[in-house]
Amino acid sequence: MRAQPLYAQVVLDIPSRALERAYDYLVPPDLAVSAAVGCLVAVDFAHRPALGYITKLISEPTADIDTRKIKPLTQLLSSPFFDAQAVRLANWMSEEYLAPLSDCLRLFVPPGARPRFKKDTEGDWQFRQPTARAVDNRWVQLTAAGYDYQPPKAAHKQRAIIDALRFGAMLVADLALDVNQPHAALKALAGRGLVELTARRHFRGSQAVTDRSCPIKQLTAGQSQALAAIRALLDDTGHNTQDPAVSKRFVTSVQAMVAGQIPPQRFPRYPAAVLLDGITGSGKTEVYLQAIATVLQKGGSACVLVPEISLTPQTVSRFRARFGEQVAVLHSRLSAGERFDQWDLLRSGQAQVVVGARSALFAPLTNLRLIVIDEEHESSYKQGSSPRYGSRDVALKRAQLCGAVVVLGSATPSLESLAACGALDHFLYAHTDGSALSPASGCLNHPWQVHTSEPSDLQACASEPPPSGVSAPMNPVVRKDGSSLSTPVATLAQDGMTTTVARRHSPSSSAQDASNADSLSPFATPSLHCMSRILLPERVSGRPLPPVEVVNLSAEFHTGNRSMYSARLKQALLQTMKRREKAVLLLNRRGFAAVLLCRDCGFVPTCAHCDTSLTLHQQPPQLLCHYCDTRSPVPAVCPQCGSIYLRQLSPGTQFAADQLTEIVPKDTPIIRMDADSTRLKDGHQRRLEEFAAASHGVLLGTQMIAKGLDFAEVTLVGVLIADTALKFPDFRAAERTYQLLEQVAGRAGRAGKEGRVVVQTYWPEHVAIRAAAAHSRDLLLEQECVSRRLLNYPPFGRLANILVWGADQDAIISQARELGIHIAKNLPSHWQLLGPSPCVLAKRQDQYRWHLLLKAPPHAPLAQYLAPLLRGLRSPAGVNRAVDIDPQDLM
DNA sequence: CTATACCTTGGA
DNA sequence: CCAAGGTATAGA
Repeated sequence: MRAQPLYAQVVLDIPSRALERAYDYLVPPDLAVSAAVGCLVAVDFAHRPALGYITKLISEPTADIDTRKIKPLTQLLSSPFFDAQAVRLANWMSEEYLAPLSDCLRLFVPPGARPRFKKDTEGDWQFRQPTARAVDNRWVQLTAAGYDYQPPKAAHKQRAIIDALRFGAMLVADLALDVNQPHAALKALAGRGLVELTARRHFRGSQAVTDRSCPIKQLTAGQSQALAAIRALLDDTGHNTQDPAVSKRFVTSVQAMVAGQIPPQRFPRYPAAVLLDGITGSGKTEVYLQAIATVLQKGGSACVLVPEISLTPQTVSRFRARFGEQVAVLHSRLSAGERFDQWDLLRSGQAQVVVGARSALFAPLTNLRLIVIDEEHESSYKQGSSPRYGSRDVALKRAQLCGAVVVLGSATPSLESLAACGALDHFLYAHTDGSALSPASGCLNHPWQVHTSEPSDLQACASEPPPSGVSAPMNPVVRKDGSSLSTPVATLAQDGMTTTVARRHSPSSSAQDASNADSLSPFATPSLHCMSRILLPERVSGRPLPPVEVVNLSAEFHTGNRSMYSARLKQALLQTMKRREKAVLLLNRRGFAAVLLCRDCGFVPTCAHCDTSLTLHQQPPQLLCHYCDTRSPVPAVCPQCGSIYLRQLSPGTQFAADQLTEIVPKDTPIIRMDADSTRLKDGHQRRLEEFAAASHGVLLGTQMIAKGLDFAEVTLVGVLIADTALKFPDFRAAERTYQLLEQVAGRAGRAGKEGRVVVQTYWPEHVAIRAAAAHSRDLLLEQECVSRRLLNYPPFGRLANILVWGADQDAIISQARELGIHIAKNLPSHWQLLGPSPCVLAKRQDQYRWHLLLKAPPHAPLAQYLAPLLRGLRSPAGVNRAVDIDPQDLM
């Protein structure tokens, strides 16, 4: 009997939007048994070999293709990397983020496990084996005969081996430590059946299992409530529903339960997402741990995302201590082999919990029930290259596909997440008093408001007189040279000052309406429907948050103090060291690093290739570009005016450390932590261990110290210059600054001891500083909501950043203009297109960069709108394009 | 992405 | 009239 022919739909591993569809191939009979969705295959495609992924197996080839053209699969290269559900997720991402499907499928394949076809010098295609593969450890063990065997007197080595093995099986490598060169003797013993040599799979990256215990803790009332709410969602085995009425019932019920009005109970699952809004030290991690335990008991698996920066062995060990071998770890600092093995632990089902950076979202977890995103506000959850996805939205989508629960946790949630919970409505009503802003608006589906007499650029827009009761929006997007970000190529069709459109909603029904809008829109996106919010307003220790003292640096300068340490901070440091306690000093210098500045003429050395300021390094003394690594000597005098007053604009960690030694006693341990000092493998961890081990001392570093470290003894936190983040050209600058300050402040005095926080700034009256000082998020939200609402920034609008870059500036500009006209041609009403304009980083690695900014209402189908337009306008050779949907920054 | 078919342009 | 170069399209 002849078996039915089998065909495979194959998506080629060639990242091009033009090659997105699957191609049919015949599965040869000998491969029919092992071919499955997710397998990597080699095929012939357009006269050359190519790699591809099986995305579907079918018994009939796709209609309307010529059966005679169908070629067989050349080779089956792997067992499955992913399943049909992953294919659906990849398809969704490809559409949502305008990314090649192959880029999205690649996320599911551990890097290094993928072979390649490369063109050799002759122009022929060569197959390259994957770099990462499974490795075995050789183990040796005595057989029954081996126990009784008495080796001859002369056989010293055999005797030593047998003695060593009496306690049990050993790694051959370990045996070699006891017995010198055991291999010949082992071979002889094995030949006579006295020892048994076996190869066992070795899983790299699992060695760092700490023995530090992680006892299950007694929960506070808030933690118990949070856990109960999450468990209620987990318990529910109900179907996924898109029915808005069900969704409304769900939200209302969960909120009532969380408020303690109704007992914990089961709810239909939609949308199964909660925001765990707990202040620093409120014990969010313990809630995650116990929720994961629940999932494991039910035979499910869990995924925990942690920002890359805080993914230290310290974080990992907490999970490993609780769940042991069930935990796999995935992040970018692992070697290809370690990643491959950790990934394989999950695929084989030996581990059911993954802790990792955003890429862990694509780990092979079966029966996934829970996705935790810790420090949900972190910008590292956004991928900066194709596919430019946001982890939060992808997590919600993946959870929706497999019926899992999403828990977002943060002490300083993003405005996007707060809006999704309806937590921002209050601020919009409270401060607009029915005037020019919004007569009646819900959080997610408010009437979209457009300034049709749009000022010619964002800067002008920002400097518009604000409506009464509202202070001016901050941080307009302005480039270094003072020119504005954008000039619109299209203004909106309508006339009139402001137009309010769409349906009106009462605030209380906003959540329901948001989901209604989703189900009504043909382009419904699942990102940020409505979530419920669980508050953890109290710290586990019961202590209040430490007081934050703000020091005005310019006032300090006028008193004659030229040091970067104010009198207040010096005194605090001295006191802390006298008490033999620990201090953490934060030097936030993201982007605005140690820049050399001429006090006379204002000259700042910049990189000839990247259009960025060069940063000053001490050891060895040189100027360095952080983008392209160009190095040059430090000029003695200003190259422009010859002045000798060349000074650092904002000092680096080395300089801060040098000044610090003059303040604190000579014997004080000072541990410096920045990108330079932690470059080596585990360098980051070593510094932290050094600090943990010290009896007292100062940890000085960039913002990488702000997260994920929890030393009980830290009683002083100092922020040397809080302004650097504020001066960053980004509409999220105030939010980011507040988040950073609130997070670092939370590091002070977490356990028994009183904490103290000193923030130094030139701008003490700024709302982000005041909000952090008062531990008042509301203070920030009051202003931030209004200014973002005014400019239609997220979460009150949706952005797409359309990037165009390449070596030929004229070609880039003309392509950007053409794109702009093309996109603006049929722009839906109330959408806006800004630009084209040069990016903040206008030139990087000899590539000119321009961009366009598309602003649309929340939930607008940005990708669906842009996809056909981009397809319809081919970019010439040498001109690269990318679209960043929901960008985190507009650099 | 890359090979190929098709079309336009410009010089012989 | 043909060669060169640019553009559209198929590829299973």
